Amino acid sequence: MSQNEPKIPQATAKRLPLYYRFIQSLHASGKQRVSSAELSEAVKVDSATIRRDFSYFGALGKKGYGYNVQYLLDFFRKTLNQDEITNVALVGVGHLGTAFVNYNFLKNNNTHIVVGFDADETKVGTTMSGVPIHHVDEMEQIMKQNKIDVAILTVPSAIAQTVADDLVRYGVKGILNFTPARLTVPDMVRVHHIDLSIELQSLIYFMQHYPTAEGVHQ
Amino acid sequence: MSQNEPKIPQATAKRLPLYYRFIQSLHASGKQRVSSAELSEAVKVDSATIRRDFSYFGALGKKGYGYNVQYLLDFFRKTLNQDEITNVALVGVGHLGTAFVNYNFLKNNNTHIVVGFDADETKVGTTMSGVPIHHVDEMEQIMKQNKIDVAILTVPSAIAQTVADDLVRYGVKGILNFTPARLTVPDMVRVHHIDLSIELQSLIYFMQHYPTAEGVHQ
DNA sequence: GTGGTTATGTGAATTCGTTTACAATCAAAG
DNA sequence: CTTTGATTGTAAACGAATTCACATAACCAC
Repeated sequence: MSQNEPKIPQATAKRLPLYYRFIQSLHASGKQRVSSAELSEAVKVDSATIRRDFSYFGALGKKGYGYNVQYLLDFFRKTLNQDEITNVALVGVGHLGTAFVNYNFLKNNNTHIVVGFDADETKVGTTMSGVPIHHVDEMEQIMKQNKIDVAILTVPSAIAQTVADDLVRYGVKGILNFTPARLTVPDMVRVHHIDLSIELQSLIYFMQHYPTAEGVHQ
Repeated sequence: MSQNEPKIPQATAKRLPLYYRFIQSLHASGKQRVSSAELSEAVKVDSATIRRDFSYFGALGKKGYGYNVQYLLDFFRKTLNQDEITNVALVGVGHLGTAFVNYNFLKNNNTHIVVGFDADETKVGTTMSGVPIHHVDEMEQIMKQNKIDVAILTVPSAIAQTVADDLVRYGVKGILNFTPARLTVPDMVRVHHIDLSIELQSLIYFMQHYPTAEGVHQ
């Protein structure tokens, strides 16, 4: 896939979905144009940072005018590949996993949880919010057959590495890891960690040590 | 609270809970000493970064030897305030909120969800995993009475800002925000965003544009 | 048209974070 | 006690990200 664009800084890349979402809502509300200052107010990112981010993609705006909402929307949809739907597997249908299949935030985007896996026989064979739950033993076959290359990992941390190894073997290229385990994977595989208890602890640390806050983290 | 320590870089501060958790497990397994290289392997952070991180707190190790596990453990417990328990409120007991009260990752640490709030009358009055669910109308009284200053926000994004305003009024100083809303709060209040659909989208973007990965994100 | 106003795009400065590389130091072994 | 080997702590180099600040260009009102 599109590999010949100039490399975008990672910090910028992480903000793109944020921009995209707000531009969608601008568009829905019928707004025609928007300035970096308005965007900044809404997404809480410095306006110069927004202009710089956009500038990596060329001149998206017009001086003295701002950005055309429709144009931005089209541009970001293309850039974020919003026309193709990305199928995602959910591995581990515990409390957290259950929340994800039920939660509709995944339907807003181009991502869709199409299958869940669990070892618990009472869950296997059921569907949750229309998502069929299969036994982990069927993972290889189903993942390969459907060419699923993104997985959300919400299994007990003790087996996280083993399951991740399996996923990699079945062709997964991206893992959103909610377990505390720090996974070891080949370079070709991208892992993003979301470690909820660390987020909470770190919030508390910052509260206690940086009383007048500023910035930090999406 | 401790305000006179040298300021720790934010990137370092975010890694502290990660270090702490691994040191706990080292201690539990009876290990006496550990080197920055071993830590590096386990938490997937460059060993020089670990040494630098530790060095902000003074000389915690010994040259040619490494770090004493017990000493590190005591040090981090103190630094991360693990002796006091921090009470946390959960606002919004939907799918995601439910996962959090049930999930035990909060019991590992010094943090404890002590109360949930929701507007849904069928939930109000129940307890989930021992956590009582109250009506949002009681929020002011309960938050103030128990001096709760951290909240996990898992409400519909349309009302997120309003609820956040309430929380701030009731004395909350830290919010872990799982809604897509970018909250506006006074400087004194710290907000960390965890935006699940953005994390997923951004993972996919990275997969498509940075095939041989490297680094990024906790 | 013309002039005034606005807001972009970006070079330069700055800040923040990571990594290299090594002198200093300690433990352990003989 | 001395030597060897290991590992820290940090200065300096590097790299990434943010922010400043302003020349430039486009819009808009008249």
